[in-house]
Amino acid sequence: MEIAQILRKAGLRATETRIAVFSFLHKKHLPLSIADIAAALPKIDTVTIYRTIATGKELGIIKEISLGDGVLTYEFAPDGHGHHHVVCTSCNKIEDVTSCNESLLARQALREVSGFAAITGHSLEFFGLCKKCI
Amino acid sequence: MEIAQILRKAGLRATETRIAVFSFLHKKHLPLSIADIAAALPKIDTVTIYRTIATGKELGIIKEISLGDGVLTYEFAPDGHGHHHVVCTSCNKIEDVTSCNESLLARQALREVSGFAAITGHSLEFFGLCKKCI
DNA sequence: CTCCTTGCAAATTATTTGCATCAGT
DNA sequence: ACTGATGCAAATAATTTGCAAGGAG
Repeated sequence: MEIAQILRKAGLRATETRIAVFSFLHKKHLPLSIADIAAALPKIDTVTIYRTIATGKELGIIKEISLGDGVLTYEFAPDGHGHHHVVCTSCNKIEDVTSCNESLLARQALREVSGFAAITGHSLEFFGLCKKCI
Repeated sequence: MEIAQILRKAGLRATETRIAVFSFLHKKHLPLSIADIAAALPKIDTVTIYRTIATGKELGIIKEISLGDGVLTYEFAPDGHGHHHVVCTSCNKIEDVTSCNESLLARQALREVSGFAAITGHSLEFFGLCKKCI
């Protein structure tokens, strides 16, 4: 679905700023920090980036991820279907991992816990060493 | 291995403070934020908690995790073998998930990326709704 | 006894809030 | 035209840094 449509469907305005932030993350296809986004979109106030990311999380189109280096990062992930990543623990290089048996993992997890009724999404990140750093 | 031994092996001192922080997280068996830890261990200065967590990350016994609610949390996880969690997106209730085909997942991921030589750990968190919140 | 660790104070950086103005519907 | 969204300024909170004193080896 179009970003603008998602926003309007939720009763929010499809502003230029929101579209810019969300489509930037969509295009980048990587988890980025608030500072990264603010640096890449200097015309948009940092405060607005914070608010826009919060909105995206509430809408369920932005996923918050830790890649282990002390900062929260955000990626565009409509329907909770984010992809996953491999991060080099030495140089921070990132590559995408797309295969991941979503439903199998979710079913397995659901079988193990007693207090949960449904699993709606998950976050899976790998850490390792890239070929240059080994 | 004993926490004290891990520290000494790395050439660091096995101080009362470090043991207290690490064994607290070990006992809790949950990812906790800096603020959580500081509140639970009021005798230890918050600055020291920051430094101790940083040390634990470098030693590879503390894993940094985002549970999606805007704060970084830390769990005790020697050898990168953390367990995983299901988090209720409505009430933040957390349950552990222990089963997870570590080596299979890692092998699958490694097959998909071209630039990586090894995968040393991963982070897997599930999001869903607990029975009370559904 | 030596030198790493800690606590305290202070600096810096990150995040949130209030409000007037701007822009989407 | 109405009302939500944005930018700016300012307040608050989080994190880092410097240094003197304490404690592990």
